Amino acid sequence: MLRSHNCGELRMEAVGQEVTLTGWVQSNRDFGALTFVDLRDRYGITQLVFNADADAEMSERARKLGREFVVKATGLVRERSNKNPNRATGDIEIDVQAMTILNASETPPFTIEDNTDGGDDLRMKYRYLDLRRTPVQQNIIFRSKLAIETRKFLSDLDFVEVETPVLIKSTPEGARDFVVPSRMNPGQFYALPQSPQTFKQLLMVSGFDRYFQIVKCFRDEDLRADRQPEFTQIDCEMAFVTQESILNTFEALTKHVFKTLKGIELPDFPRMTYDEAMKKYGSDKPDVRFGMEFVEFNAEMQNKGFAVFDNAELVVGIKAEGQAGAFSNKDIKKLTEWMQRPQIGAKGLVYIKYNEDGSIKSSVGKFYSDEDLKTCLDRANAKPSDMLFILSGEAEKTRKQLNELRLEMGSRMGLRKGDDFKPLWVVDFPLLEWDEDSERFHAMHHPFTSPKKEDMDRMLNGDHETMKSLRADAYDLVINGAEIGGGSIRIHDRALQEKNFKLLGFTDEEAEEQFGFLMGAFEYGAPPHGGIAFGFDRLCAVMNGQSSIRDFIAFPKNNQGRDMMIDAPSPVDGEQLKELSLGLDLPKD
RNA sequence: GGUCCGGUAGUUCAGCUGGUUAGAAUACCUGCCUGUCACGCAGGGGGUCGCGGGUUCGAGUCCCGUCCGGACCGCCA
Repeated sequence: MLRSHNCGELRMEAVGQEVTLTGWVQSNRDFGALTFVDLRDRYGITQLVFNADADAEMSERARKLGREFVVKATGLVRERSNKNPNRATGDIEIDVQAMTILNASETPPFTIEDNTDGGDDLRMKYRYLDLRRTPVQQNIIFRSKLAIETRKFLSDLDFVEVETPVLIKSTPEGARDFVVPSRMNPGQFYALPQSPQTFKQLLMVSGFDRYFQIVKCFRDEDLRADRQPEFTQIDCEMAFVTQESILNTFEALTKHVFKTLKGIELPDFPRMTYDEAMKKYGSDKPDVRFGMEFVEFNAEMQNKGFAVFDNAELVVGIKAEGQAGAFSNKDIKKLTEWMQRPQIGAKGLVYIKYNEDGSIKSSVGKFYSDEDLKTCLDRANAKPSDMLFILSGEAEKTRKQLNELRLEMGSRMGLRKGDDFKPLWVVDFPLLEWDEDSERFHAMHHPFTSPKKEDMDRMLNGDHETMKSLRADAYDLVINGAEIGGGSIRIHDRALQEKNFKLLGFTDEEAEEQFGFLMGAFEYGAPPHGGIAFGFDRLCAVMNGQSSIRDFIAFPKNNQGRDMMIDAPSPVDGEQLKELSLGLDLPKD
C-alpha cells in the first residue's frame, strides 16, 4: 500500500501518529514560508501543512503543487490551532515530512468541486474528471449499494440470479432494437434485448421458480433526461404466484432499500386502478405527493349558454389552494399561453377565483352567474382564496392536459418535495390499446401479458369492441410521478398466447417465426407465472430526489445517444464492413 | 419527424433600439505574505463572439442556412 490512511478518516485520536496519505490536490493556499494543501480522495479531504523552516526545499515544491496533482505525503498528525468545523477531518492536519508528486496534472477544464462551474457537455467529455466530484461519486456509490441490497434481499427469498444472453433475436414489436451484424452468418443480425422477457419466462418453464437479474437493456429510441439507450433493470419473474404475491414481494423490496439506504420507513403502498388514476390525475403515473385531484364540472357548467363547455365531452378542473391572490391577469395569461404551447395543446384555460373577501371572479363570468360559479366552487370544496383552473374538450386529451397543469401547479406551489416519497401501485391496466394511425391493437404492457381471469372468456370469444375493455393483470410501481417498475401476470397457455398475437395483428406465421420457441415451451408444462422489472437507474434517481438518471450512470450518453467522451458511435472502415457483408446506403444531403 | 432554449476568455456568464480598443467573476501565470480553509494583496497573459452566407457605411447584436449542446412532443410492446 502506498498509503496508511485515507483522506477522510483521521481524527483527534490519531494525533502524534505518523501517517502516509495519497490523493489529489484540491486546493493550495500558499503563504510563502507556510503552505496549506487540501488533499482529496473519495473518503474526504485532509489538510497538509508544509513549513519552510522545517524543510525549505520541500516547501518550495509544495508551493508549486497545482490542482489535481497526485501526491503522496508522509507526516505527523497534529491538532490544529484553527479548527475547521465544516470538515470531518477539520480538527487535525498533517505536518508533512516527506512529499512525492506521483503525477502532475493539467489544469482541469472545470473545477472539481461539489458545485462545479462546468457545463453538461464539458462534464460528459471529461467524465473521468466529473466522476472525481463528490456528489457524482456519492451517486455511483449509492447505485452500487442499491444493487447489493437488492441482491441480498432477493437472494434471501430464494431468487436465483441468472444471466440471459445479450445477443438475441430482433422482433419488430415494441421499441426499436439495436441490431448487431453476424460475421459468420452474412445478412443475418442479432438484436440487443429490450428486456430479457422471453428468457425469464422460459426460466419459469424450466422450474427456477424465482429469478432475478440486474441487467442491461437496450432500446433504440429517442432519449430524455430519464431515458438512456442502454439502461439497467432489476428484472424478476416468479412462478406459481398471483399478482398479489408479486406486489407484496416487490413492495417489501422497495421498503427494504428505502430503509437500509435512506433510513426511511415507507408505509404500505396504496393501490389505484388505472381508470381511477386517469380520472383523478389524468396520468397512469400520478404524483401523489400532493392532492389537487381532478373535479368534473359537466353538471355545474354545461347547458348554461357557454358553447365551449356545452360542446365538450368533459369539463374538468383542479383547485389550487390559496392561489387566488397569487395570480394577476398577466400571470393567468402567461399560464394560459403555457398551456397552449404545442407540447400541451390546450385551447384555453378557464379560471374561477374565490377571493379572500368572498367575491368571485372568473374568465367566464359573463356566461355564468355568481351562483353558478359558487356551485362549482362548492363542488371542489373551495374556500376563499382558492382558485379553480378548468379545461374542457375530448375527455382523454383534456385529462392529459390538466395533468400537465396539475404537475406545474404542484411544482410552483412547492408541493413536490425531493425528500418526500409517495409510492403507489397502479393496477388493472387495459390489456390492449387501439391505435388510430395503424388501425390495430397494441399491447399496453407487452404481448405476453395475461388478461384478468374474469376477462379471459371475453378475450377468446368477444368482438372488436369487447377487446378495448379487456383488463390485464398488469401493474406499475409509481413513486413521485415516476414509473419505477412495471410487470404483469403472463400468459402461460398456448391458445391464449396465439389469440393475443392475432389480436395484435400477427399472422400465425409471424407469431410462430418470432415466438414459436416460447409457445412451444408453453406446451411442456409451463407453470402460471408473472413478474416485474424495476428501472434501476430511475430508482437511483428518484430515491435521491433527482429527475435525471445521467448522474447515476458512470458513463452515460447524451441526448443524441452519443458518448461524448469516447466519441461513439463512429464509422467503421470498409474492411470491417466487408467482413460483415455489409454495404452502406447513407442519405444524400 | 417536430417545438423551444442556448453557443462570447480555460470555465460560468453580461454585452440594451446595430456604433470607438468586447467586459465581469473565477481559473491560469508572476511577485509578496507563518494559520489559511471561497486565504489576502499587487501585477500579467488570455477572444476566429460555433461555422457559412446575407442586409448595412458599420454586425457579438438583425436575417437565412448549418453544426453542436440542453429541455420537451412524437416515439419508448
